[in-house]
Amino acid sequence: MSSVFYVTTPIYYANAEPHLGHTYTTVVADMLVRWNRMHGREAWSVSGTDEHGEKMVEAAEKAGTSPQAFTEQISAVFQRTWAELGIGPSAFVRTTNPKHVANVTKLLQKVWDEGWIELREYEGLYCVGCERFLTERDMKDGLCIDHERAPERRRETNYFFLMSRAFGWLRQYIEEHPDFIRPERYRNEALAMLRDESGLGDLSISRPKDRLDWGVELPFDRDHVCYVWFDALISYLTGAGYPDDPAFEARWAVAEHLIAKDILKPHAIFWPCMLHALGIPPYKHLSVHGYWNVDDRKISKSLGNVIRPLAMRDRFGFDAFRYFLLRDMSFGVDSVFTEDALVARINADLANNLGNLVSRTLNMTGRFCDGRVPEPEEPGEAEDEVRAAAETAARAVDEHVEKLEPARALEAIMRLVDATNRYVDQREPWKAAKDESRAGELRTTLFTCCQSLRAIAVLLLPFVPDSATEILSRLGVPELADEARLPDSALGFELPAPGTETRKGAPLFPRIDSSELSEGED
RNA sequence: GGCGAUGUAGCUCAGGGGUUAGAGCACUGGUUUCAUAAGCCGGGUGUCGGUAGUUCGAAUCUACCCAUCGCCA
Repeated sequence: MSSVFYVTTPIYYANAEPHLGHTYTTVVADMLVRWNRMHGREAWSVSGTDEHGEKMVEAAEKAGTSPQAFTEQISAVFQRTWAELGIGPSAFVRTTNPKHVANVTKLLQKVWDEGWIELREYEGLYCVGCERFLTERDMKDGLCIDHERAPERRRETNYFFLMSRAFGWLRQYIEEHPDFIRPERYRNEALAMLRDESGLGDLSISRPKDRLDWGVELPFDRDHVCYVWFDALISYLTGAGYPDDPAFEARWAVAEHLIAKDILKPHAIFWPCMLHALGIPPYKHLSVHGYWNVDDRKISKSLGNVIRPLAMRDRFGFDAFRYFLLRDMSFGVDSVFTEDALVARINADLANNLGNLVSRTLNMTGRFCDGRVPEPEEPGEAEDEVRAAAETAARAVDEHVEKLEPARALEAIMRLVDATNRYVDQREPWKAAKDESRAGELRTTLFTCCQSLRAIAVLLLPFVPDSATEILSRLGVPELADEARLPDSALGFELPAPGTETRKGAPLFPRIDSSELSEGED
């Protein structure tokens, strides 16, 4: 397997502040980066903001400011948010960034030179109110839905990227690479888009400047700017270091794009066709997740039910929040976000099972063994079982992350937590502590608990990094937070070594009383 | 209108031609006290969306229908 890993989130459209959907994708990317680093790979991640286009001009106007000032501000909010949550990408690409604009200009020229772009007259129904051409969906009874006025027939010249030429190639590529687009449902959708009868044709990639001047100027026609996807998608190249970073090629060869299902078409169709035209190999994977629905409706700002990541962190702690996101969404399928589900998940998994295991283990180590990891005797059957459970969990985590099933990976870790809790009950160390003749057994039990807890913390590092780091620190092996490797550091019950000083600490994940919560609101 | 996905316990979901259909949560009985009123042991529940068919046998395959969602028109 490659020693390099490269993952991207979408280049988020900078017309509103980060919400739940952005946060989810960014958290998954962060989890993958951490997991890959724990496999000894050099991991690189890219996120960014898409700042051009008509809608941005509109949003800026509404906010009473210029597109430059508006996008600058929103982009800064995105960057600050990820930084504050500790999930910042290795590189953050703004589509207005000069280096990126240079890449777009150069690549547009290249595609033009090689005959993939053509000037066409476009005729359609134009709404003066919307300042754009309408599609059937925008109209009702021949009138613009928003402005209730009849659109006028207008002609305009647009440059078209002749992507339909590459459809045959792309169809074959998708068929020959079953995990190019995953999960399978989205691969099927992409193939459906490529069927002749779908009517998908070439892509308009420009707007005349007299209608829109907020964009990258076409190098071969100064009167037009590049429109939407073309310049945004190239961010994935810019972010990976294109063209002059020596690491670019190695990164690009393993590029993993994470997106939500709403932008499947640009990523599954436009982007591979663009890369094909540029003579750049396709990305490795496109991984598509579903929507988080809030109150059974798609999250959107206009609905006013926006979940803000920083607010969630303040109320529940960011690790608890990201645990919920990773645990409760089956990657690829829509999920429902409710506060009840969040609280239930935190209490059941993190407080009652994991947090309580941490408390009882470290408390008993403190009370019965002077706060040091005890010297064990020969392991018996019960100890072997715990150890086997850790091995099973370690293997399952890798398998599931590899297949991009974080929920199952976490499920596997919780099974190890359960097994360890059962082991404690079975061995009854609190009784052994009162019986001099069982001193050896007591030491073995608490040693084993500490070992298992270390394995659990190591496995949790990519998912809940701060909490896992805290557990390792309390176990007296803080260095593992940076040095741990998967799966090895979760195996071989040898750390923390006997004699290592442990620290009990406060409850890791306090139980949340949901009745108090609802009172505290509004 | 076309294509596709989904529909399994109160909730979230797993499974997938073959004995009495699974997990977690929630609920509940017991137990324990090391622990965050946590843990552990036990318990009930389902016409597996509907109808028809293929089959010795279907929740699992096929057709149609219904509902929800997505893409396309």
